[in-house]
Amino acid sequence: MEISQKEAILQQFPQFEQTLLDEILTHSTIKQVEEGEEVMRTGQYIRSTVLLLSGLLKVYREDDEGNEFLMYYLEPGNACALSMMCTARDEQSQIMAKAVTVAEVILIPSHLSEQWLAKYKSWHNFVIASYRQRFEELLQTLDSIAFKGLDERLLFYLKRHVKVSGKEIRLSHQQIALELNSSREVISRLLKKLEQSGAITLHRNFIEVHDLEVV
Amino acid sequence: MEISQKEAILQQFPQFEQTLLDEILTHSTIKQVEEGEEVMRTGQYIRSTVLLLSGLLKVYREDDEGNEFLMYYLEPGNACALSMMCTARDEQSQIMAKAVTVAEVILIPSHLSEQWLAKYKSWHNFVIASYRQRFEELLQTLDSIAFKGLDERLLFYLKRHVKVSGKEIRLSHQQIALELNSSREVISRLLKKLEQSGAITLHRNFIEVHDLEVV
DNA sequence: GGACTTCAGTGACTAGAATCACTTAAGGGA
DNA sequence: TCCCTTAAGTGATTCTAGTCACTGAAGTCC
Repeated sequence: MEISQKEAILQQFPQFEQTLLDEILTHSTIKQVEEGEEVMRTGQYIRSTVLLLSGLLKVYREDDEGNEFLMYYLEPGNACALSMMCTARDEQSQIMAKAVTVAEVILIPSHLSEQWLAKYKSWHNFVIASYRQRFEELLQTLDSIAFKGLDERLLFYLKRHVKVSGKEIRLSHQQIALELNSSREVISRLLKKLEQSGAITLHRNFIEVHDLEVV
Repeated sequence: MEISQKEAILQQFPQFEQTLLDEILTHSTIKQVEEGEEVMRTGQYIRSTVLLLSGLLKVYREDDEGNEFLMYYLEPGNACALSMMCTARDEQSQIMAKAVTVAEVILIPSHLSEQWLAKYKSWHNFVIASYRQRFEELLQTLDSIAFKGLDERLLFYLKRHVKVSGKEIRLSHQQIALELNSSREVISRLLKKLEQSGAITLHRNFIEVHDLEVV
């Protein structure tokens, strides 16, 4: 593994102890993922723990009819909690992780990440912390679906998107509709309302966010 | 702590190693909880990890307007994952745990359960396994809310209820509506349909389940 | 600079679910 | 037994969101 990669890992995961870093460097592989490429999918066995080094992943649920909805985003320094917790799943609904932008992921063989839990305190803490974070995020998503109307959910979605990738949202209405498990027309109408309120400006294939808090 | 309690713990948590059991016995307290009593609530600091020894708890989310919905049930041998993962939360929505029947819970001081993670392999495994289970259950709940109509959600709810507490569901339509974050009238109508299909029989304050699979 | 493709806007209609305003039924206590 | 409370049933209405069937607009590729 190259020096530059070691530095990249060190930068994203500064909390890992030196010996753990060495193990990661020797035993794991780094994979380049293209935009839109699938990183993970439950149902098939997952043999690796996935850490994100650069780029952005989205983790979402997909049911048997092709409906989907966004669970949360993963940013560099995060781990895909699912890759650590999911055993083989044969349910109808799947959890998928897909690259939103080009990304680099570290793949750690499952049996090692399992061992490391006992061996490295920093790894152990990292895993526990990851679970907690994901659980919290999932709860927020659940919240917005359970208690809120689509208008508020859209707002929540846009805010989250701004947080991970800035004020220029390069998505079509269709894509947003898909991630919210809604339909294009409805999303278009709601976006239009937001534009009228001055919170955003609509363009073809991208949305310019001004201020989502005022709405 | 009495002998009978030790046996009860041993029975519900046979996977714990002897020395861990001793620590639990000496350092934790067992609390009797009445039906309907609140066991836990986020937002306030949680100082203890909660293990369920007997009875049934329901864990649910409650928003600022008093709407709620069921996340999952906890049965003896389970731990409340939240009590292990939630830091102080000051959000508008809360997670609550409430006793469905009289119950006994083991309260373990947080600093100890934290220590034990490193000290006892069986504890560590138990915690990780609990996280996984709860995450999975939460996903199922999320699924049913995101992709399914109220009719299917009701069915899912009833099935889950049957699994944890048998074929005589002693709940009013009102209570069910609350846990599904719906309204009584709607639930009544849906239940009526289920009755007409022969899956259940309705009585005052309880539902007799025959077969939910045929629907 | 047309022709084509993809994205976005819009009106009409439908469906599921919530709400309102009641009525009816069941059980419990005096 | 009658009264009272609480649970359940029901029709009418409203609202939100999804669907259908288009039209219009913006890019893109010869």
